[in-house]
Amino acid sequence: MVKRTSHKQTACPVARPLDAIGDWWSLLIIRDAFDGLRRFGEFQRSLGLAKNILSVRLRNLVEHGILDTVPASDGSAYQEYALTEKGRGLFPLLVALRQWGEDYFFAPGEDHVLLTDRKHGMPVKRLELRAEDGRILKPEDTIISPSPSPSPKG
Amino acid sequence: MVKRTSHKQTACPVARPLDAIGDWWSLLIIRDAFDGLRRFGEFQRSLGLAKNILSVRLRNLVEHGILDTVPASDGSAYQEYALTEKGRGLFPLLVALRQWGEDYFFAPGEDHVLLTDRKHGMPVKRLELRAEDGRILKPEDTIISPSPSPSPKG
DNA sequence: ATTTCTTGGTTGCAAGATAAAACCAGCATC
DNA sequence: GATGCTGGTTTTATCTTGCAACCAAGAAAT
Repeated sequence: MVKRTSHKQTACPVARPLDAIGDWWSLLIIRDAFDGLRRFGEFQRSLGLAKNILSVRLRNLVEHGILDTVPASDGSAYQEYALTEKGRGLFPLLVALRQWGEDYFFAPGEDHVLLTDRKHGMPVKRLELRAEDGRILKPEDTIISPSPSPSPKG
Repeated sequence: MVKRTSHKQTACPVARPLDAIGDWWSLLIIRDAFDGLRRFGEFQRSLGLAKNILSVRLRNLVEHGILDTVPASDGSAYQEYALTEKGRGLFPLLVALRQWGEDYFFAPGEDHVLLTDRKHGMPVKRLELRAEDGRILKPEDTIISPSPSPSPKG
């Protein structure tokens, strides 16, 4: 989005998605979509961003298969924007960002919204990375490996 | 960084961190930092970004307490950039982004690097959000609640 | 059917962010 | 004490972003 030297060529799964969600309006749009917002105007009022920007962002998200335009919902001839399966796949990322934000961007005792288990109203657990055997992994416990398998293509 | 209407006022923990890591270079710098890179030149060669941009980004990350400048390491009079505790707190976010990237930005069979458990060399488990009682939570199973407690401040 | 309002979106232009390159300082090497 | 490498800063050109104004298609009112 913001770059011309595309990241699509790297073998790093961290870098590639950045063309799709590399600007953070997109992430806020997706957050709002998870919160149930669907209409152009809803996003615009919620985020307070310029309409042209929202227009471009929505189009980009649709092109990347994160949002989908669906015909209607309340009968009006307008379209709505709904998360695709790919878009819903961003849920853990949003949660991770949310938990990090809670940890480091709020004064102790400062009010903030909280993600809770709808069934019991309790706050959700923290995300934690685990090994196959169930051990919690810290950054130092992990390493990047070149490739899952040589994948002989010839 | 990219915005002037600061997100610092919202009560949403998703929005606030965006001033700190809201530009996408920062996330790649942090990824590289998790991979052990520490020197200005290392980041620059790894990312291929302009030196002035790197300079600004590193300074911003330091100001936000995500990186820390430490005096040396190999004796040279230069400084290095090391992740702080706050910076290391971004690990789940990076992992979430990585897993999403793996899921949706690589053709089946296409090679990509893999995050593995250093101890056994096995790929790590997927991140999953759980309720207090251990149930796996999907987006629809959660809801945003206004505030943990009224927190009487008077 | 004509005005009017809302929704969704496009088009300019000014401001800000980015990139490439030149430049510079400190240290090492020769 | 010239040359070259590392780690930046400054300069300049370009590209993107955001605001504001405008516009088209419904929907609603008259």
